[in-house]
Amino acid sequence: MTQASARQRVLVVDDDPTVSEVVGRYLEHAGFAVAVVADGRLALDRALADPPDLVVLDLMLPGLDGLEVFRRLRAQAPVPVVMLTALGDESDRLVGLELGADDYVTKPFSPRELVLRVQSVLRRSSAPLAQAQGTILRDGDLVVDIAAHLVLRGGKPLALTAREYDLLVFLLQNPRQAFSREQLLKQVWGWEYADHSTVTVHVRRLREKVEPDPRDPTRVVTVFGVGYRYDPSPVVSAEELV
Amino acid sequence: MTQASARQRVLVVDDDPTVSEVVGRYLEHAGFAVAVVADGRLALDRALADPPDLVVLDLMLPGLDGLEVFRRLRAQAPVPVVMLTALGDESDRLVGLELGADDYVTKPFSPRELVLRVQSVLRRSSAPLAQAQGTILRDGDLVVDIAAHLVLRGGKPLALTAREYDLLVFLLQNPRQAFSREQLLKQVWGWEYADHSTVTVHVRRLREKVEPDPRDPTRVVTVFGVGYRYDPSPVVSAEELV
DNA sequence: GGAGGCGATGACAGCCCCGTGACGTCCACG
DNA sequence: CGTGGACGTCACGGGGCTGTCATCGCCTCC
Repeated sequence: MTQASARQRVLVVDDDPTVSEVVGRYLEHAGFAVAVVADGRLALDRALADPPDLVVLDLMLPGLDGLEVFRRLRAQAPVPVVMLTALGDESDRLVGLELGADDYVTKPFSPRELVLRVQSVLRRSSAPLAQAQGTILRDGDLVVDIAAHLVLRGGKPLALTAREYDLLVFLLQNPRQAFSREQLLKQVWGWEYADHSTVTVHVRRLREKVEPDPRDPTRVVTVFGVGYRYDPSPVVSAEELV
Repeated sequence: MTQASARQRVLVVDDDPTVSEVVGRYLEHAGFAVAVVADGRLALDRALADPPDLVVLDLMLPGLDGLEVFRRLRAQAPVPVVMLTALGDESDRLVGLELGADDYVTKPFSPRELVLRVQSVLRRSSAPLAQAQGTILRDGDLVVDIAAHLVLRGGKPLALTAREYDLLVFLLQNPRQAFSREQLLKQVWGWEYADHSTVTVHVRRLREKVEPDPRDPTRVVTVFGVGYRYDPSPVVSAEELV
């Protein structure tokens, strides 16, 4: 467990050799690189010298108390921890949860289940990015998260109304295309016939929130005599801007 | 699969030999006793003659329709069923879940994932005691222990009602996603059509218990004209707060 | 350069949507 | 049989959203 490798590394902290041996075997069989230590002091040293991807920590430990080990582990690094607790000991469990344990297994437990939980926690904690499953639209400093129904500009959330949001999304999804007001009314509003000025006004309000300079729009551009078009920011190097 | 044994027995129903062979191998490797049949008629006969602990059922079957097989299986005995469905075919999946399938996997799927689901379903249905372990959801000072059906905030247990709990768990499991009231009614309440205000009111009550300042919600955020969204506390460094 | 037309702007009224308080019912428990 | 909590529903009120219009400015074409 000294070198970075494709395999994820798990540190098992338990003073009972029977437990740690079985657990270690199962984890290795599941493809993990496993290290085992028998008390809290060693666990801290080991974790500091060679940080694992996850720690399986028995709360009942000789010497240093398990919760204390847990606290210090977390003080060193935000490593995911799966706790092993006695069935009855609810207080420890609560304290552990509060301190930030990622999961727990009560004794007696099936090694297979422990492996499942370890995998599950690693999956959860290693892929917070994959959570952003929804489609993301992007243009310059503009970011639209469809699933979240959220618009960011320069990292800050933008307060768009429902209509403004719909309009922006439609335009972003169809960049570099000019649309007449009729088309926009039909596509965004779902209306067949209506007052064109509705579109005009909403475009204005959208510009005020989306354009660097609303009076000289670079994103939502008017095509005189026709309608509007979304122009994505050109990908330019700095000198081209001069 | 004729005698009761320590190993749990799984019946795989799929007409594609490639699929059933791979699935069978993985399940056996995971310690299950596996039987494979290729069509629905045989599946029913087999299940009746020698009831398995769980059935893996492909919904796309020659001869008897998969859903029909499912219905008759359940008519015979309350055996847990994990469905295999085509990715696009949401209608079948919904019907299956509606009828009481315990889990589903969409094609293409990884055999390992299927094994995990099979194990998970069996654990759920066969070992209510082992449920004393739990997946933990977390956001800031909020901690939800699914197995314990327990919610902590700042270390103190929170008195949520059943609906409030369901709502919170659903939102926590789907953070950063905006849901309409219809969607929430369907997902959390299991209703098809109902009064939207039901959602509104429950959101309010949940906020009163979960939000630091219920009148300025930061967790359960309303998306005007759309619905609600759960925003996890941002993980920020100090300087970003300025 | 001037006239006509189109788009931008500011303002406003109606309305929709959300939050809130309150009430009736159902169910569990004493 | 009475009590209390949970749940769904409703009426009310306020604030924001939305569509419309009049006016002004600017683009286009002659």
